[in-house]
Amino acid sequence: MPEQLKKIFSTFSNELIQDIKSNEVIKNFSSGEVIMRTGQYIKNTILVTKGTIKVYREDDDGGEFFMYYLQPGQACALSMVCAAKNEKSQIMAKVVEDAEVVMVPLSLMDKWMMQHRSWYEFVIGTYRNRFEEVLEVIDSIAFRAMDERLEFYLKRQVEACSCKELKLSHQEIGSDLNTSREVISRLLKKMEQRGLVVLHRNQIEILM
Amino acid sequence: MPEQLKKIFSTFSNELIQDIKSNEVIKNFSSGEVIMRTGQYIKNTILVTKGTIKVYREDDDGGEFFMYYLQPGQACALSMVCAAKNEKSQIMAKVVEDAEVVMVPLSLMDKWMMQHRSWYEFVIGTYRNRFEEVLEVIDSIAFRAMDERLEFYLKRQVEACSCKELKLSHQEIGSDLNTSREVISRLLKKMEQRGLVVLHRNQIEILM
DNA sequence: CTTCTAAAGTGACAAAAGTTACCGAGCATC
DNA sequence: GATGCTCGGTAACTTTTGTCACTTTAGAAG
Repeated sequence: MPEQLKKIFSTFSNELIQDIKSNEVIKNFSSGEVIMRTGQYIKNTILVTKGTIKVYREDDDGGEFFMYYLQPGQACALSMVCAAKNEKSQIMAKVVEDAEVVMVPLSLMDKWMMQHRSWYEFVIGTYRNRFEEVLEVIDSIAFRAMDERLEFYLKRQVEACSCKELKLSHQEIGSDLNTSREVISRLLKKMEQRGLVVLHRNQIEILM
Repeated sequence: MPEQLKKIFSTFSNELIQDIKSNEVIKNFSSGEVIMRTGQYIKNTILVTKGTIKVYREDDDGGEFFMYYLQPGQACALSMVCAAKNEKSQIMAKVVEDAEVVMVPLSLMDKWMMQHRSWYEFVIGTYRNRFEEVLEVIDSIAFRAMDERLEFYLKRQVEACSCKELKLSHQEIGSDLNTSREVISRLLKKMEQRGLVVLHRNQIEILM
């Protein structure tokens, strides 16, 4: 575990790693578990060391809109920004691949900003990256029609799992994009005809 | 000017105000001017002291999607997050009401984070507020149809100008929401029939 | 008062997306 | 092999949104 942390968060200074290790609480979650719910109070910053977590924005009627993935070496930007104030989570996070996370109390997170240059840079970098990712999501829904949004979505999935065989049902894609399964089936069929994908049961092979 | 700064940014410590004053470059912009373009390198953090600035996300085909307003006492979150790295702007900012801004070099912005607690809290607060505002924008486009998006948009305009008579053309609203003038006219007419607004030329009276 | 222009109203149609309903294919379990 | 279940395909239809074409109107400028 000690060397692992240093490997996954390679920019962290040794002192920071030490500080993390002497305070860390490690938690394991299995696929399907919800790590954080909308409206729940945030008490910790979450550093991902293993697995994959999907972050959603929820609406009042049970809709779940996919925003981005959290993977090893990354942290939840929103949980970092809620320091001090007793803030509620604006998002929902669900594990899709068995995950291990380090929970850092918000009080420490604040203190480290002043003490560890590498922590400060990590936090600022996390903000920037998430903000930019969210802006791209806005692009896709504000400017693009569903066919292009689907392509954008599939590309992000390929990046996230670093493989071209996506294990996703049409239903799940529809839910992530807040549309219906039928619409997704229709558009995927068209993409297959254009030679961009090959469709299997519970799996989509990406040829792009 | 000195007391004004303290009044507008009331949480800033006196030392921070002094530091700002000894380094500040004040710029004035008139309505219609573009302060920051997409792709332009960011060299300063922008603190707004007067006026109103509209922040947009642009697409490749000239579309301009309205994201949020910057007003006195606020700062551009993105310009803060680009410190150190020579980052390009991901957004476009246009003045809609003659504005005065304080330009703070990014190098100082970084240094002050360690030196001034009140600056640190202001920056973190700015991140949080912008991130949450952007999440609400995502809600509106991801989950809502155009009629609800229009209502959400109008409410934000009312908040921004603190008045119920909005000086906006249907064309401008359509452009901000990335749809056409006709669609906005149609929806506004329906809202008028429901008694939510009264329509005038170049002005919309909000009764909600 | 006339003329001009930008803004807004409107009808008709096209395209995209959402909905309903039903069928069939693959796969696990008994 | 029969049963049941989830997943995916598809046709038919509705609703929403986008587009085109044209008219009307308010207000500015002459």
